[in-house]
Amino acid sequence: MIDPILQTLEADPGVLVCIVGQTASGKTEIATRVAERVGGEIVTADSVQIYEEFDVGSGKPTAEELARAPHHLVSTLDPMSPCDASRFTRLADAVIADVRARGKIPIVCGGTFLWVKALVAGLAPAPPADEAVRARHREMVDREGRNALHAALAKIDPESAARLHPNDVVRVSRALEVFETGGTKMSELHASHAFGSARHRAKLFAVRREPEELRARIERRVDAFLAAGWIDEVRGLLARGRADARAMGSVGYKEVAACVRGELPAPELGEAIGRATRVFARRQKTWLGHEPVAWLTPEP
RNA sequence: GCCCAGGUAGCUCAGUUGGUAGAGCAGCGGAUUGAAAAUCCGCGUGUCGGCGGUUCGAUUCCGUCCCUGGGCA
Repeated sequence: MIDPILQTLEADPGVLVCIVGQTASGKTEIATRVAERVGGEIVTADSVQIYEEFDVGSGKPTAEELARAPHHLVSTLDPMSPCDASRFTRLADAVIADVRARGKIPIVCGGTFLWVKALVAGLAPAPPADEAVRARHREMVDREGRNALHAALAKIDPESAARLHPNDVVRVSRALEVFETGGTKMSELHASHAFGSARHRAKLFAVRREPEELRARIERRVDAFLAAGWIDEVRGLLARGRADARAMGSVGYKEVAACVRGELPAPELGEAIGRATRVFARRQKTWLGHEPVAWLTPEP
């Protein structure tokens, strides 16, 4: 099943192989197998695994998988030092260059598709995130409502405002931020970029799972994480002041944290995590649906 | 056996002073350019428990039966 990947690398070892797929689809196992065969090293594109301390619930590679192949960008950042797509591309570029310099083959693997896309095709040349600006926007939303923020955007960049729904505070705020900190309109930047810059010669492979099978795999995964001490992990994270860590808002961690705080009854926790994970998997499926990927169909 | 409260979407429930019904959650589809495991948008026909009766018309009123929960025996 990994043959298409091996053939690709055989034909051209300079191609950056990226293995993507829905959560619980078995990406890590596949990437590890490829790495074993070609002498590769894995570059993980995962917005939760990249942090220290978020171990159990993020599905980090097991000790066995780590022994079979090196995994980079897992547990590399302090949880209170948030990473975004831009920072990830810089970190990943450095790792990829290092792996190649040592004569090994880098294999990108992960479920954070925006990060993979940013790595491969680049982001628009826009100014970086500015937490102070974002805080001001959030304050405005609290005081005057979401429509007020959207109206502010409409004044300076009507095109972006027309494209974005007023309720989508995250994107409306980002578009405003781009103009306020850099003086250019988000719509202009997008028009000039369009994910066209091809930073790496890359080929994407996606793991395909049947819906019923994925559902079962998710259920098993959630049970396994809970049995492995997920709740205790979150209790410890909260005790150490990680409540506002970016990763604490991720699928599952959000639910476990609510349970620890007593806002979610313990007997309902597993089902709540499973539900949230399935919803997430559906969003990933939508994303994969229109990316140019080669499908890998694992034998069950 | 008697009394009371219920039986409406997969679940929890609202509602119709009689004109065949709608929220939340779940589910499904979509968007996605430095928050992305984030954020956001769209999609609701279901014997309104069964059978009769009254009525132009019943999910709504009446009768009866069944089921569930609680109480009294």
